[in-house]
Amino acid sequence: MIQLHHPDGVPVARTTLVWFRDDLRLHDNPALAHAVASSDRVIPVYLHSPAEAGDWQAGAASNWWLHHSLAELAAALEQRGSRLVIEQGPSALPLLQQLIETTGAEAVCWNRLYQPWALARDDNIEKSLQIQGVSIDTFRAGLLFEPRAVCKDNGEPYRVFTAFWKRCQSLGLYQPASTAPARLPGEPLHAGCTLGKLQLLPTINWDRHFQTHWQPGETHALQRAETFLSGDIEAYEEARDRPALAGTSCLSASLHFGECSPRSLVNHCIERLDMTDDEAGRLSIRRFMAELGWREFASHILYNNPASTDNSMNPRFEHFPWQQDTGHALQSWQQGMTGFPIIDAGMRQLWQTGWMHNRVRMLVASLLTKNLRLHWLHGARWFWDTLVDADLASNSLGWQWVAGCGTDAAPYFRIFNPVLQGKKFDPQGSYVRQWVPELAGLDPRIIHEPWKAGGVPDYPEPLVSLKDSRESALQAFRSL
DNA sequence: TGAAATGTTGGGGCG
DNA sequence: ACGCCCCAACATTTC
Repeated sequence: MIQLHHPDGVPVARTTLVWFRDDLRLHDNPALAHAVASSDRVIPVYLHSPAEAGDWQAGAASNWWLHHSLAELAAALEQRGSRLVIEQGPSALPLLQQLIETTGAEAVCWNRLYQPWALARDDNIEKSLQIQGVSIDTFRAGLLFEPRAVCKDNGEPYRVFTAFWKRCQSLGLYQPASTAPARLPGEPLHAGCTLGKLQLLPTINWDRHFQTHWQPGETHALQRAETFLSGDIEAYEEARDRPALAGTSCLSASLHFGECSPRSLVNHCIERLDMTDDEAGRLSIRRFMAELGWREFASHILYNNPASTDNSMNPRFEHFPWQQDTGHALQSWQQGMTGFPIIDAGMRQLWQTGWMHNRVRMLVASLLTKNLRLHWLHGARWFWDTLVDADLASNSLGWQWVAGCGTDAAPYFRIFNPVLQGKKFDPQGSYVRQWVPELAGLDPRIIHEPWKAGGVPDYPEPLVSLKDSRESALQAFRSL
């Protein structure tokens, strides 16, 4: 084989494999851009080896999204004269080695992942391939900053969000983003299996409502981002806590799968900030940027505390008297039959659409971990399987935050009252009405406490007394 | 990115 | 006119 050489004698990689993972986009994809710029032939691949994630394999809802996102990525690559090669197996390394052998690829590049299992795996793959003489280049696409790159002056990782985000801002949020390549060079490789073979779609007809609420894929992610960033974002501060409104960006799943780039989003925000005089609008834009900051913070925390997916970060919680018998209470919570309207609305929205409004996520998590006093892992596991945007870092942080056992967490005495929260953030009861049809006929003044209406057919009485369960939770927390 | 208990104030009814 | 009670409305504290 002919080797091209730089003047300085370094061989030029002629065939490069671009390994797609949680970066299912063509724009601002540095691994892809690098491959296109440095190779004569670029072969995009997706390797399905779910077992490598161990206890935290992607759940069913997440896989639904992945299926459709991959389909769209494959179509977009076809339009650029290429073809996505899909392979599956118990682990990624042999699949890569096989592809390297078939194609004679001299280089592999990818965008980095940061979950503990992925860090270990990718490190091993990089070393193994380098020993074989394959050139490896990795890039940052999923985060604004490397989780290890943000630290205090003394080198310690952050534990408090506000300080962390302040540091991020001082490091510079605006970072150049690249556009999608017009064409991938070289002949497409006709190998691998079909998307259908991965069996990512549920076997039961559970996802039928998903497609009426979501359109996975880069195209729609960019449209959604554009719609949000050029319009509604200025109302974000007011609207984001109202579950009945479309006040949030709804970009969480797209961000998780990398259909849109946090760099592009934050750059748009900064540009929009420069054009906005209205103080409320500016506050809204900053608030949205801070939400992207929480996403960074979650990865930072997980990177520095790899056990936090399964263990409470605060060691005192090892002795917390969680309710052991989960049976009826957990099931009622999962099914949206707790008797608390806004809780049940959220849990049913989750089941039917694979997504739940963030304010309501906090409420259902507070009810589960405090009023029902069930271990936060029960909730984290359920969310993991049912959320289309399930993300290991954000999920672990969120649950530990609500349960009060994480860093910078809500204090133990902060227990949400679903009735008051309902009245405050869903004053008309529209959200409840949409997801809990049994309650649709109730007056807004009592829709958040239907027991005051003398009960509603087919709708359960409250699972617990808010007053008593609150007292009992405070008692348990004080015991720590 | 709370809620409930407790404390304070001030207006109105009433003896 | 005055003191007293009641109780919103709001502020502070405690969990």
